Amino acid sequence: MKKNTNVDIIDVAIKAGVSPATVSRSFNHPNKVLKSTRKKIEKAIFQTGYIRNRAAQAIQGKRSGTVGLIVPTLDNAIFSNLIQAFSVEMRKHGFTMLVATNGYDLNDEYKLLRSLLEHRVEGVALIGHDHSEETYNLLDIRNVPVVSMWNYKEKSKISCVGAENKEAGIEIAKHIISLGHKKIAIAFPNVKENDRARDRQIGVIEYLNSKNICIPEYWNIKTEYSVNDARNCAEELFKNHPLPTAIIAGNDVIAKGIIYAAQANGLNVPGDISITGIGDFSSSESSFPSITTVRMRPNKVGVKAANVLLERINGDREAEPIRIKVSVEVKARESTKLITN
Amino acid sequence: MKKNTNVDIIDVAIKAGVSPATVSRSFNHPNKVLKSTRKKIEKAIFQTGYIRNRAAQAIQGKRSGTVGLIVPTLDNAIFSNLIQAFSVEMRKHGFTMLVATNGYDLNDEYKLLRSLLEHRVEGVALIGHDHSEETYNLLDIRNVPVVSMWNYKEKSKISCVGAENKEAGIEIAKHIISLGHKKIAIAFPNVKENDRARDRQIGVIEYLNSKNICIPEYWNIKTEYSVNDARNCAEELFKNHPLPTAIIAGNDVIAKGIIYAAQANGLNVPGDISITGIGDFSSSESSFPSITTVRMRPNKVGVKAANVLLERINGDREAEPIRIKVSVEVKARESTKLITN
DNA sequence: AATAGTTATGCAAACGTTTTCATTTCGTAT
DNA sequence: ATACGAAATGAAAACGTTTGCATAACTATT
Repeated sequence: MKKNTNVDIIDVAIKAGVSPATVSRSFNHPNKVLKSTRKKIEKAIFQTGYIRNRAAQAIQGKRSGTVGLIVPTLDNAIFSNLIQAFSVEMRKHGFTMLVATNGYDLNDEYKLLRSLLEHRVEGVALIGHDHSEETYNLLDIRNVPVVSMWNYKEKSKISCVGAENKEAGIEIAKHIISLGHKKIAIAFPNVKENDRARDRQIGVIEYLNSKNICIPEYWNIKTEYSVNDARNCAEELFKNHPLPTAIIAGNDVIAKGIIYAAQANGLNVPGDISITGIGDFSSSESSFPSITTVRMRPNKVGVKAANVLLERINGDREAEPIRIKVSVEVKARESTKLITN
Repeated sequence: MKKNTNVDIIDVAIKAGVSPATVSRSFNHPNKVLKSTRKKIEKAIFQTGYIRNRAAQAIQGKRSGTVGLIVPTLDNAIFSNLIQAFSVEMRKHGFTMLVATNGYDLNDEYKLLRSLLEHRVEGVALIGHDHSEETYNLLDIRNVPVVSMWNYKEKSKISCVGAENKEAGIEIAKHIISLGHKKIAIAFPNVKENDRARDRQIGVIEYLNSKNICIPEYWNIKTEYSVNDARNCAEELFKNHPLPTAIIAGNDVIAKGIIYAAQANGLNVPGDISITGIGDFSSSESSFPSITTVRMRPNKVGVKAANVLLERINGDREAEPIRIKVSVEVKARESTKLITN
């Protein structure tokens, strides 16, 4: 019943019999205040129900205690591991995360960035390297600590932590070749607005070409980023075109759709056809059959990205971008097998 | 190269040839300032690269432009749809979302709530109704607009939007009964710390009992909330106990694990055994076989919860809790079939 | 043309902290 | 006991806005 919305640092100071300055110090430089004084203050805080006002702290131009995260979407399993890891790590260091979703719209991303900056976030994390010129500009002008998560890029303008998607493509192609496959199809989403998919595809194609394998147009499946669309596109291939012995999908979601399509068409995976994904989402290991894929270690990326961001926040803001490559690993599972004939 | 971290409202005012008060008003009460003046101000904002400081705004005790969301975990597909819908709706109304994860730890939740309140969020959204006494207390004392998402509860202390889990349990049990099943097993996670699972289970059991069906202990599978554990637990049942004709799982994740177990044991789903989930996660529709489940309409819940919260933020804070029940619907898919013998 | 009523703007006092600088208190070496 | 440096505390100015009140500039009314 007692509504205490307005107790401030002065009330606490009075109750504790000290000055507001001392109360403030007990929060921000606890070692600068006598232990016995601290005890009195803590008691006063408890008695008054005081909750400090970060806005008033942030206004000093110092710490706001927040970092911003802009992510294409939340309702997609893809980024969930990454975000979770990043979030937990940031909180460990006392930061709260402001999250905004841009729905893969780069214009929107710029607006969201502005909004985050209004809240004076101390740093910003983005996904990938496809950002508008305006976005990069604003980050530069305001000199905001920033990190790009998900994929590594040698010449990135900003710090980044992630796997090299081209490497992922090469590794999975290498794996398929090592299993003896020659009749290989690929299935990728639209790679125009998506640098991750693009690099993976480049890795796959370059490696296959280096082994003198070309992909005919009817084995180049173009699908949306959804299980259902992948399923439909793959069924179309199964019904109207020669059968490859392996299909390399741009990610696990698409791989899953293709597996469903194969099963629905009476094809055994991997008996009749091998199928691979990239990304290793949590469901891929427990699928039936489990999916051979390339692991991107999202947890590692999330944690490392958090630490890179922390370093920029606490350290030298003029320094060169930090770029950390997180290696990928092929997880061979049940959805692929050696060609025997 | 020009680093303009420090341009403030006064710089803008000078550039525009007006007073800071007018600039402020042009943000917060645009209709109170002459259109021609507004134009001048907008130009000055653009030229100086000004970004307003929300902290300085929030310190007035007025709007902070943020709402808090505390969610058990992000890397679980379950809440993703819900959060996404909530987030998008809040942003439409100009709010940015502060997100924190509690890892299902109610103690942690209290600390996170305090942290969000330090940032003076204007409202808070929580998941479910299992919260500590301290949490409820704090919400009450500080008189924070709050909404609980995910499940409906008739006598909830706080406003809530969601499906009634008991109803979900009843509906799926009704469905299984209507298909003629009598030998029925259930598979639920630990329901102690999880009111959602508990209510679903109660619904299932009460309905089955009302039809004179009892669940023997060996058909009462207790599993963790994971595909793999569910798979293991189900395999244990298949190997050591009589086979039921149907298994009602507490959620789709568990159902999926059970389906894998059945397939691995040579059982046809639904030919030999019908399996149901609850929750309808995005992957359930495109599974093979697709999973019969109960739809909780997370998008609807997210949007409605956002609106309830907005109403509390803008309206009467002393009013009675608003409670909105979002109906559930059984989605009959491939994983269940009529008993014929 | 004078007056009342609007409307647009400016002035200056908040808002709740943090921090610099000055002061007091304390412990210790003489 | 005295003086000195270190440690703890306090006083007050600053941070960047918003807003109530006062004023100035219009409009409309007579």
